[in-house]
Amino acid sequence: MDTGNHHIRVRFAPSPTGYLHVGGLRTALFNYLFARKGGGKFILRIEDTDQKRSIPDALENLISTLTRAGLQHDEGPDVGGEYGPYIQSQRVEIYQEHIRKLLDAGHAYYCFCDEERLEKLRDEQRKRKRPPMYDGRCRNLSKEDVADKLARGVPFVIRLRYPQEGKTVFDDIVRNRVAIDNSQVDDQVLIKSDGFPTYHFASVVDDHLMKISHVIRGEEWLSSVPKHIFLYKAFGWEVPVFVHLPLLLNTDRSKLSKRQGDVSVESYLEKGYLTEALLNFIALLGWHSADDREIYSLQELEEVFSLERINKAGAVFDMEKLNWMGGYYIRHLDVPYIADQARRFFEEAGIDISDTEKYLKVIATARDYVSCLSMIVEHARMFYDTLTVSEEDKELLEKEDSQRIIAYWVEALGRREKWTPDDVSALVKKAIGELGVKGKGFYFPLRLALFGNCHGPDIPTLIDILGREESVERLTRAMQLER
RNA sequence: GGUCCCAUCGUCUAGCGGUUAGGACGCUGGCCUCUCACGCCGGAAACCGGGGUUCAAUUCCCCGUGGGACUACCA
Repeated sequence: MDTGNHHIRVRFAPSPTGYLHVGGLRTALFNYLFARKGGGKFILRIEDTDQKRSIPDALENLISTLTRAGLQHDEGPDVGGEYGPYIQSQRVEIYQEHIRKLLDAGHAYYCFCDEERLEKLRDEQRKRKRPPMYDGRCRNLSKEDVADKLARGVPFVIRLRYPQEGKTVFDDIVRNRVAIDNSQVDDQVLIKSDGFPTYHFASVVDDHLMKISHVIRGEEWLSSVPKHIFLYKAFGWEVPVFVHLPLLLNTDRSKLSKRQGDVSVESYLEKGYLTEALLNFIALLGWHSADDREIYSLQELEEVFSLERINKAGAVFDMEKLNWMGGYYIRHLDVPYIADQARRFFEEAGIDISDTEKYLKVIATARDYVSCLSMIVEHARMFYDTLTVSEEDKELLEKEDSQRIIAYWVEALGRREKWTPDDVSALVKKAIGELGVKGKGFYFPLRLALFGNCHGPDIPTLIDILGREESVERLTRAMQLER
């Protein structure tokens, strides 16, 4: 099969309907990776031919999300390129010009059937358990008839005159050979009554005009490929290579949808899932290398990605694994980078992180507990906020042993300015020996006083983060609990 | 209903005729440790069913079953 390695041009062509779907991100990612791997171009085209569904700020949002994720396009509405415009609503003259040719050649025809009739028709067909398709009433209208209706201003659409005999066989990188009977293919509407093209028409015209070499998109388009191929041939154009990606699925194995969880990329980004993790996770949904490796940076993916290793079966979007991978990246990337990424979450929570040295230590510790950055605040705020003491905690702190331990530490910490974690470790050993209390009995009250929780990091880490002064202050406060 | 696509642990997957069917998430036992988390080591867990082809099928073919997609003047 010719994968046309020479002039690779691929596109991601979303509709601006509000947000970027994770399935869309996966499609974009695979397009992007294939382009980068093959030294080709990655194009962003906006398919906004449905006036009803387009949302005002969606375009800007889409571009910023894609860019934030690191999938920078080479051509598109914002960056331009020699095959623009890249927004379909700005290309209506082009479609009009092309539909003319189809009409003249007899590959398309005017249809004056109104929606009411079509709906009734489909209902009847469904009732008779027949596939709902256009019955061809306007297929063979006389020239005069058409001219007359047009002159009278009767609303119309333009349909594809699709052959009713034979079958269409085509190749797909993922599916191999696919065959579909032409009798199953409808006379697709190409131009709607508002003059805008449908997806099928616009995408074929644009893919050709934009010299797209490989059409990489979701599997939901597989069964409409015959229509597309027919159009390419009707125009005498070269057919691109098709690559239909397996669907992303809900846990119940239906096509991934909101309703059953978060599907917008923005919402994951807002929660503070690192783009590195999100991309890595999504790359593994339907693609896998030959070995056991699963951790890849975007750059590494660019090097190893190949269309041939894309799977056929749909893949369930597993939050558990995303959470693991999210945490993995937060734990393995550089602390300063994570700290920088997490900054806005602290600012939103109103926590003062101007002490950078402390902030970095907090991040280094708290990151062990989270899978996304928004969670990190909850594991870090006890290093900043005044601790709240519950009744149960108070009971433990008020015990005689607890008070002895705390008093010991206040006194001990007061003896010296500087305390390294090693110094504190030594003091822990010494205190245990001198106080005659050990284990949980020793650690829990201390950790509770310093950190507000019996469970958490070890004492040297806690004191290292808080500093001597704050530590003494917190311990002292624990000795002065109200009765 | 019709057409098309798909089918290895619960999930993501490796496998491309001969393997103790491998890895990851999750689950679980242990180690580390005062605790939690992290980390490390181990365990349970899968070839949808039936026919072929073959000396040999998870792997190739057919049928069945199951799941999904499409079936709009939405993409």
